[in-house]
Amino acid sequence: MKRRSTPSKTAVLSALEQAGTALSHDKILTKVGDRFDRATVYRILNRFCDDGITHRIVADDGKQYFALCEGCSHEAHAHNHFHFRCLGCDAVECLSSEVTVGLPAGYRAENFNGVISGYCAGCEA
Amino acid sequence: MKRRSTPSKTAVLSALEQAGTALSHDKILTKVGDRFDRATVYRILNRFCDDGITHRIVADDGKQYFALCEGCSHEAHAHNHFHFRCLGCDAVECLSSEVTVGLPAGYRAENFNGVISGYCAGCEA
DNA sequence: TAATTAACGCGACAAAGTCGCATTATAGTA
DNA sequence: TACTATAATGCGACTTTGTCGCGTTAATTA
Ligand SMILES: [Mn+2]
Ligand SMILES: [Mn+2]
Ligand SMILES: [Zn+2]
Ligand SMILES: [Zn+2]
Repeated sequence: MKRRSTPSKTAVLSALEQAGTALSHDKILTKVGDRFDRATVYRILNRFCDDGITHRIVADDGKQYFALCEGCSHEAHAHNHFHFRCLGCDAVECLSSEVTVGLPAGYRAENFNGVISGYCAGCEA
Repeated sequence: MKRRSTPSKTAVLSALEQAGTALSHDKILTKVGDRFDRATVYRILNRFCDDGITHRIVADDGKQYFALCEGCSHEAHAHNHFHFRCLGCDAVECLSSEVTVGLPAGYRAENFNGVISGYCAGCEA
């Protein structure tokens, strides 16, 4: 139950820190030089999400992206912010705006997933 | 270039009309009695989205859901509303609230995808 | 140093969606 | 009504993304 420190875990973490934005599994794998197994990296990322180290974004391309959390604990994740996926450079970044959505009575929210895709300033003509 | 009317297309459309909510590909396939090919239904749904008949929701389970559009043309889709996916009954519905998200300068939005998952009133304890 | 077990590597697998190609059948025209 | 052009279908193969079981390795603690 207690987490251990391994080379793969360290490498994935620093890849995310260095990037500053959200990364997909395969981007991370490339960034760490394909030194580790696919499944291992998936498991590391899932553990990071469980532990409140990263949050998972499911983008409109159907893929998962992972971004470092800022001030989230294992118990309480607060990620009511949007993400932007650039159709040009494929980058996914967290937007600052916090959003509140009204739910019908009796509904209980468990997870928030907001993604806007388009073109970032650099990729815009 | 011109669309034709076929039994499969009609069946998929009425399945969506009858449901009233968003449906996944496999739910639709079941609803039409598995009378048509998987690929055919996928193609019909993609055409519906191209033509502004349905809009596509990519939920946080990574799957695509399709819901009938209300007042969308081929050119202009306006779907800045959220969707709710129930973790209990697996239903995906459109929420009424229109949302505006501020983007960084120079960014251009192309698609909006907002999903909140949790438990609906019926599935809540 | 030895024991415990979290994490890894490998392989198989599943689900979701796409695509090429030969065939069918819809819609428009003669 | 018969003919034609081509949109749409069915089938199969394929890709991508992600998970899981299992035997092995290695991080932690005593
Ligand atoms: Mn984020
Ligand atoms: Mn909707
Ligand atoms: Zn870009
Ligand atoms: Zn429900």
